[in-house]
Amino acid sequence: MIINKMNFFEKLENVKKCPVSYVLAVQDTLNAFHGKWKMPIIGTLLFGKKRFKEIEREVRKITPRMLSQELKDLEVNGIVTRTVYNTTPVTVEYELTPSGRELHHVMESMITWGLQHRQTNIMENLPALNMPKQSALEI
Amino acid sequence: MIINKMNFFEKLENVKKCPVSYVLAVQDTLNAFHGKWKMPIIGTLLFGKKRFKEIEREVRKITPRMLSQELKDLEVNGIVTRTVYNTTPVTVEYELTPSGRELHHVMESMITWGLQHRQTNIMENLPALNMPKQSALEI
DNA sequence: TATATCAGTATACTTAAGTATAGTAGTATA
DNA sequence: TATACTACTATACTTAAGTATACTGATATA
Repeated sequence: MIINKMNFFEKLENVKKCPVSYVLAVQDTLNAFHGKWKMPIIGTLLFGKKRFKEIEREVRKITPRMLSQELKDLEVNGIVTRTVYNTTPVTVEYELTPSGRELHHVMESMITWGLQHRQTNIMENLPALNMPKQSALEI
Repeated sequence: MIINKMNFFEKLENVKKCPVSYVLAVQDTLNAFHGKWKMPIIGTLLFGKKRFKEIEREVRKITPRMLSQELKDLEVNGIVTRTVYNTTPVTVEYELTPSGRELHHVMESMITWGLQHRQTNIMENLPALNMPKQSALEI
């Protein structure tokens, strides 16, 4: 029980001391949004609450089955909320919880890294390989 | 071609403007380290270069097959380097590339979020559920 | 009347990811 | 001589993740 009284900063410091617990912490977080679609879904929702079909249009190539399943998972994990309005036809809005919104730090660090990594790869490896690397992002 | 001359900050700003390209950027990054094991492997390597067996011991439950496969993927993607020393028996060292080391921002934001999220979940949901949530991290 | 929209679900399927178990060669130690 | 270490690989398998396609019922629009 004393162990539960450790505050956030103490826990963070502890985790950073040892590779084994660091890895466990990463795995723990990963459980909440692993797979191909959860991060992209959270990504769009960072722009504001959205309806099912809106998400389906913005997260390209996702099937309604996957979207439905992933939104349920995210709801159970306290990352999104689902609100039904009895309009005709029904409107269902998905929104990030406060905790979900905090994921913008993770997303932005991922995007920043991705762009940087691509840029150095293009500089260093591509002239040799003589072909473009595949990327979902064509900018 | 002009489009390739956009610098990093311009690209980042562009991506942040639109949900669709934001999502594509997230997916692009995700391609480099999706799955169950890549992030944990990168996690241990953030503590310094390591040999195969060391990683195997620190990333618990990973099989040599997965470790071998994931290390190859990470090498191909320019995230780790592999160096063989002809000692007896051979020593093989895996080390993060400069780009790989930059992933510490992603890792730390993930860990920070994970600990925070768990803490609020324990506070808000657990008294109702009356059972502990599962976690790889037992601190 | 025909088609479209909403928010999904149902069923069947494929592919990818991960596991289990055993084994390799070349030492080195007990 | 038997066992252990290194850094893996091979084979076979299971499970999870994701896809494809069609469909629902109520309402709105062309």
